Amino acid sequence: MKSAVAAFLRSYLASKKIHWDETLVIDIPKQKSFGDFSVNLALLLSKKVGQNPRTLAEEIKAYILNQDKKGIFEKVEVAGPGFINITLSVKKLQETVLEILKKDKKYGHSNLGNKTRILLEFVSANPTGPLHVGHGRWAVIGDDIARLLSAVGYKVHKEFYINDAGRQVEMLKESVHAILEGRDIPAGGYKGVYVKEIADLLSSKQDPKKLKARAIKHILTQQKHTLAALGVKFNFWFSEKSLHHKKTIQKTAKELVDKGVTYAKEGALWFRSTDFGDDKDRVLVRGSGEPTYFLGDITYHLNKYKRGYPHLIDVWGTDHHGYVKRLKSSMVALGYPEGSLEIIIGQLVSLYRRGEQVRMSKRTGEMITLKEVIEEIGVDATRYYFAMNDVHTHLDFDLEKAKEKSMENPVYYLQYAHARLSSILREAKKRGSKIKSKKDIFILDGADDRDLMKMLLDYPDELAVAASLRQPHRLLNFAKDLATYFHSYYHKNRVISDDKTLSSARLVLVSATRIVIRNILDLLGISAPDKM
RNA sequence: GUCCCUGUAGCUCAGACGGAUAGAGCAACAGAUUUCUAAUCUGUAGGCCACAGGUUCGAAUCCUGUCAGGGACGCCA
Repeated sequence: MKSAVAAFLRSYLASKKIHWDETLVIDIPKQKSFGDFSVNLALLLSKKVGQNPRTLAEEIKAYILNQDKKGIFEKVEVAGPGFINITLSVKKLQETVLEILKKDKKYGHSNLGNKTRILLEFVSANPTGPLHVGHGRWAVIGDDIARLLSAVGYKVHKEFYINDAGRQVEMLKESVHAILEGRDIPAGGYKGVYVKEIADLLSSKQDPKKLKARAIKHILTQQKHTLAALGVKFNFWFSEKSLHHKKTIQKTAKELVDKGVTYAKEGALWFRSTDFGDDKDRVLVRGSGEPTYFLGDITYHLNKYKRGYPHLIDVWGTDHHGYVKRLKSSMVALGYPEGSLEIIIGQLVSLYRRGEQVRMSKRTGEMITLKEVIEEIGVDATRYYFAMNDVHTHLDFDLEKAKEKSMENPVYYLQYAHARLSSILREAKKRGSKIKSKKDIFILDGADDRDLMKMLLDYPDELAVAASLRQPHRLLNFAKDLATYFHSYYHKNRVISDDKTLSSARLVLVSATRIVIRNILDLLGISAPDKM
């Protein structure tokens, strides 16, 4: 709906031949008396045009009212220093309810993305141990972002990069090998119980050459299971080793050399990343002739572009933030547009139980795995908890609270709203109360009806914003608000009554509300129960 | 020392693009159920938006500095 309002403003600007590059800000005011949408264009324009903002606002108001042939707006008012407050007509809101029933599962979707292909890489944990809670956050956030972007018209593919080539997996092999031969695990090796399990599993298979591959495969399989249990499915699993295999890494080094952004020093090949704003230059090929992880990663990202994705998104933990600049620099150096590689840095997760922090230590092997968390609190609460906060904030994840069925755990609040909506429809059927005609919605014009309908109308805008900012938590907040509006409506208005037309009208509204809540839960991979 | 994130009610957090009286849940207190699910609703109370400057018609939001918490600064991955 915001874009419809924006269209009126653009048309106004065009009619006055005013050039306006900045985005048009259309707000949903906090205060209800200010209407459904608020526009500050007159305030911004007054500087440029040199006119009193209120006079300008009056002019815009007159223009909008004159152009509104379909009766979308009920009221357009000039207020305060020069805001234009817009109130939608009830008719527009009622029509939106019908639109929801018609579009059903597709309601809220749009084509903002214009089918642009995006490769979204996330989790990409080392295949050296089970996934932990931190990975859980990236898994849920990454998956949600993919779902949001798909819903607004991008063609998104999800990828997991398997670091199966470096020193880490070598250490894994050494560790397993040591156990099999009854030796102590070497310094820097992996000591968790899972290493012992792998050793037990592989003890009968004697071929030591295949030990590493088998250990990796085993861990990877478990990681895949855990992610699948969370409802996270990747389109591609990309092996780092496959890059080394094909010698493409050397080709990348040559490309960089050809671009003139490298130099040799102390036997190593360096990338002059300081030319691109990095704080120091970075080694691409070591003195030993071995490529660095960095060069491998450049190759990998190059590979992504070459597979036909003009836009790349990576989701990383904050412990990798120092790496952002150099990777982006390398892509710019190779001629890819700035901004076409987007890296989302998320803060880490601390695990709590009843307010006490649960320490995670790989060294002692004492840790709670993601799998255990999912088993303990369930998929819905896990997905909700990991998605409920902005990824830029540290997340304190309290296992006990996540299990509670209270408002400390809002996932139930949302699901309860859906169950209640379902229950009303079920009960109506049982009592023979039904929707006579969808057009009965046109008799609903009370303040409560209006408020609820307005929330439903806002959903597509909220989804679009959440997707473009890559912030799934915004959608959860919206869903919570919508649920509040509905719960409140429910207490004030009886849906099923002797008044057949009124019942019919309210059943239409209930159906539409249920569709929107269900769509949001579906989108975020949380189940929408009919009964609780 | 340099860089990144965070600092909003007692607690957990929303407040994209600067806007009109800063919001929600939990906890506290007071209420609501013969009626479609009380895992719900209604109300009261609770704030120097870390601190200090600056930018402007207007700042929780932008800029600078300070303080506090977390993280990163390898020819590791």
